Parts: sequence; C-alpha cells; structure tokens
Amino acid sequence: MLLERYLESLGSEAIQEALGLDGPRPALVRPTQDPKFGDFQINGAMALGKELGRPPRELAQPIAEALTGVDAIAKAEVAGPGFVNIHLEPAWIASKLTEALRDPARNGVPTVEDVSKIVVDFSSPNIAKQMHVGHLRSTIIGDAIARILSFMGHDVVRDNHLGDWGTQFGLLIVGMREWGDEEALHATPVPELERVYKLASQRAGNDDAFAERARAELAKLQNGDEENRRLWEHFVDVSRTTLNAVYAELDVSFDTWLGESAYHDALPGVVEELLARGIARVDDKAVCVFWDDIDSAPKALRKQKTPFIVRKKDGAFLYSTTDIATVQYRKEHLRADRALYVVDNRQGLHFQQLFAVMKLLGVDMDLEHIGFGTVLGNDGKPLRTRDASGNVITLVSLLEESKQRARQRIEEGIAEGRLRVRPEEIDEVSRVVGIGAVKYADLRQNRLSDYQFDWDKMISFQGNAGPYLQYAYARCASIFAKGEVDMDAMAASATIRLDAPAEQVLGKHLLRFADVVYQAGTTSQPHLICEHIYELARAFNGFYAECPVLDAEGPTRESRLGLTALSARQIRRGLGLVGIGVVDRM
RNA sequence: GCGCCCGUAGCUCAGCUGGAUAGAGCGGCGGCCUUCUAAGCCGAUGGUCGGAGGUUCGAGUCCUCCCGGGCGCGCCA
Repeated sequence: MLLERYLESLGSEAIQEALGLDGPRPALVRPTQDPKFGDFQINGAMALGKELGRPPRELAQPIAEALTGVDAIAKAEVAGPGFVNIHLEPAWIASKLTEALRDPARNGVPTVEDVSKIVVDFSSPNIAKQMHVGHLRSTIIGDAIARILSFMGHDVVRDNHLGDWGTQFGLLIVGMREWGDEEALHATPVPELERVYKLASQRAGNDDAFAERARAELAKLQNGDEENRRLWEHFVDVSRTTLNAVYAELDVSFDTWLGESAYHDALPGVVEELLARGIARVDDKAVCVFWDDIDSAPKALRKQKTPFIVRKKDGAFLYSTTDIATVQYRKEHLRADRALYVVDNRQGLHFQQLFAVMKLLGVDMDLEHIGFGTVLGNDGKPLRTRDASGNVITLVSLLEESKQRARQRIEEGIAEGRLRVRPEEIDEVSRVVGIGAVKYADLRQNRLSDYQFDWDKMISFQGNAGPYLQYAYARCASIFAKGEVDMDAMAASATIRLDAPAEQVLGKHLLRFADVVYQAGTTSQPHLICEHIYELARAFNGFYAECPVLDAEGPTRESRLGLTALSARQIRRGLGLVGIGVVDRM
C-alpha cells in the first residue's frame, strides 16, 4: 500500500474535522528524522497557524486527538512548535506486511489508476563506434526508469534511437575505400570502423577535397544509391551485433530500434510545415526557428537568441529535424502520452528548444528531458574515452574488469572459508556481482550530479555498494536453505508480528517500499530505490545479528521466517527494478 | 556577453521540493566470529552546509549580491 498517501488522507480529514473547516487541507505528512519523534509527522498545523491566525500548537492538539482512535496509529501527540507526531501501531504494520507477503506478484505495490503510454528514449549510441563508459549512464538509467514505470503499470515503449544516419557515414564510406581492411572488418568490425573513421575525420579536417567527397557520398546514400546503401546496411548490421552483446551483458532490452534513419523520409515535410506555419524562416540559406520572432516562446529562449536550425544552408537536415519527426511519429503512430529522453545534461538547450517547437506545432504530449551528469575523471574534468596509458575505456572492458575483480574476491573468500559459492557457480556469481557493482555505483547517485569515475569505487565490494545488497539477499536465501524451509510456501501462510526492536525497525523499512517505487517512478529517480534497498539491507543485517530465525520457536519462528522472506523478495524486486540481479549463495 | 548546473565531514555522495539536534559509505580509531555466511554487526571521532545579506514561527533547501568550479550557446550528434 501507499503508506504516505494513506496517512496524508487520514491527516487531512482529521484536520478538516478537528478544526471545523469548510474543505480539506494538506496534512503535510513527512517521515520523521529521529525515531523519538515517532514514525511520521504532520506539519500541516503550522502552515494553518497563519491562515487561521491561531497558535499552531493549539491547532495541533485537536488534530492529534482526532487521530488517536485510528487502527494504524498507536499514538499521536503534539510536539515542538506544532508538529503532530504519529507512532504507527506495530500490530497494524505487521498486518500490512503479512498482506504484502501474500502478494508475491506485486509485493504490496498497487498499480497506477491511470495508465499512460510512455516512450523511454535511452542509450541511443552512434553506430560504428564502441560504447564507452559515457554510454553507461543513459543505458542503465533509462533501463531502470523503464522497469520502474512498467512495474507501476504504465504502458512503456523502450526505444533505442540510434545515431545511424549522420555525416559520419559519408566519412566512413570514403574512408573504407581508402583504408578499409576487409579481414579486420570481418574479425573485429566495430574497432575497424572506428579506426577508419578516425583516419577519415582527421583527413577531412585538413583536406577540403576529401571532405567534399565524403559529403557527396553521404548525399548519394541519402538519395538511395544502391552501393552506398549496401555499405551502410553492413555498418549497421555489424554494429548492432556488437551492441547486442553489450546489452545482453547488461540485461537491457528494447521494444523498438527506431534510429535516425527511420525518420529520413519525413524530414522535408517537417521543414515545410515549420516554414508554412511561420514558425521557422530562412536565414543565410539555412532554415531556423528564431525565438525572438515568437511572442509565446519561453522567455529564456528569447533572451538567449540561439536559433534552432532545422536545415543547413547546404540543404542537409540535422538531428533537430529528426527529433521533431520522431515526436510526431510517437504521437501519431504510437499514440504516446509521454516521452522521456534519457540524455546527458549538456543537451539541455537542445531539448528545451525541441519541446518549445513541439508546443508551437500543437503536439499534445508530455515531453521530458531526463538529464544526467557528466562522467568525470579523477581530475574532476570530463572523462576522456582513453585512460592515461592511451587505452580506450570501453564499456565491455569495464564490465570485464568488474567481473574479474568479483571473481578474485570470490576465490579469496572461498579459500578463507568465508563464502559459500560452489565451484560451478563462480562464473554466474562473478557476473551478477560484477555487473551489479558497476550498475549500482552509477544508479545509487542522484542522476543530475556529475559522476566521478573511479575504478575502485565503482567496483567496490564493501559498504554501500552493490554486493552489500546482494549479500543481504544471499543471507536470506541461506536461512531458508539451511532450515530446509520452502520460501514460497512459508510466505503464503506465515503471519508476521513485530516484537523485538530490530524486528520493528525492519518492519518499518519494509512498509515503505510502495511509496519509494512510486516516488522513484514519478520523479524518474532510480537512486531512491537504491537508497531504500540499502537501508533495508542494513535493517535486515541488524535483524540478522539480533534475532535468531531458525532457532526461534512457534509463532516467533514463523514470523521471523516471514520477515526474512519479505525482505528477500523486496531486495530482489527493488534491485530488479534497477536492473540488478541476485544470487542465492555468495 | 547570454543561458543552465554545481559548491554539504579528509575523500565520494544523500538530504523526500521550507520542518525539530544535517545523514551514509570510504579512510582513520576501538570492540564483536564455540549460535542462521565477518562482502557482516556495534561504538567513538569527524560540519561556521563556499561567503554576506534577505524572506518567516522555522532556511542546506526560497530570493539578491559576491567568490570558486563545470557545461551549453548558426549550420556536429
């Protein structure tokens, strides 16, 4: 259940009733910061103090009294300047947890009342280039958001908007003729394409004739030249094979792969429409939207005077043009209500402009730029794709390194008799732990902040890191294995009670899950789920240290098994919502 | 020049959109493995929230200015 929403409605009713108001007022329910103030506090009385011209404490008193009879609330008392502190009734919490335990499909998380069709546009790498650490964020943040929204019950379309149609293909076609190595293209296609691209773009920089040839080849490709088309298709093909391997490793999938090329035919129409409707005009032979021309344009855009160019003076289209066509497609063909663009913060201006244009075009869709910070190096400057020794930090090599480090730790642990991994499971556990560590290091941070890339931190196995959470899960699973108790059967019948302090702490964390999922989903902030699961794992580890499960007896044993099962499922589900897996033994 | 973002413990970061005595991890210090996995648990230490004003019952959070850093700004994506 959505706890805060429930308490908010209780509080709001209590305020209206207790104070004899004509309508409901927000109760402003917030979790308390310190357990001595109870579990939640109602701040609404202080806000009302001014409106009603009465001392907040005086208003808080009847509110607290109105709440004291409610099942969920053990005690409601006035404190400080006018807080109403709510202590939840442990028996009530326990009954809610028991309900969640009986609900393996949803873990007590309700589905949304109004379902939206939401396109999540994420990852979107350029074809013919290797993915590097910079691509990690969009890919895993977008994946996590898509997972969360789906779980909430929304109709989600995961779209990989590949960069498969830009100027780089002119360079690649010319470059392959000049320096291409058939054998290398067959054996290691993407690195070969990258090598050739680099040569070609360098050459184009100081050889105008060469650059001109590249432009001509691009034009031929875009006009349907058969040979160039075949070459391009080959580039796309080998790139997708390589990309798929990375996505498989990351357990990321897409519903559609509608790259820029998919919208090529729509681009002239986009420009025509913008011109016909007077939104864009020609300037120096290029077609641009000038914000100064448009009274209804956002103030910030008008002030900034940066035009939105949709056709270059040479007649070529840009990604701005493609993006407009893409929104139109999503609206008309996909019937989407929303689109989320999981793209680096640095493209903020582009999206601000794009969204403003779509509004001028009258496209009724909720468009959001889900920005994220830049990946920085240890020097605090944007990370270059090469490390100090000149090697490319590809995503594949990052993931490999992490898996290897995980394996090393596991082997040490086995040798020291600490870990329980069976020899035949080492590969799988290394994979789940290694990949999970990388994902967690990224996802646990607020996506908006810049990201300082640090091998040791990213592949950390201690403290607030991926393995900590997976370890807590393995402990849960291990209890059931050792006690030879079937988790699902136990979950279907156990009744949870909260007696010991550590049980109550754990129980209160478990109760918050649905709220956290909803908050993460509505604000597109996967780190909220990471934070919650971390705190849950801590609470579980505390419980684990304090409360014997298998050695307990009767209803206590059953209840503790129930708490363990619910913890296990919530950790597994929560990690699953951000794309991280678990293992039973580690 | 114009526009966006950031500055919180030695380091890396949270801080639920204005609530009470600002929280974690790492590092350092001190404890805990004859009891379900020590990748764990417990404790102590660590802060003028960049600075100065302001708004109000109440500010890390909102406003103004200043200092310091990052990013984006006409034909790349």
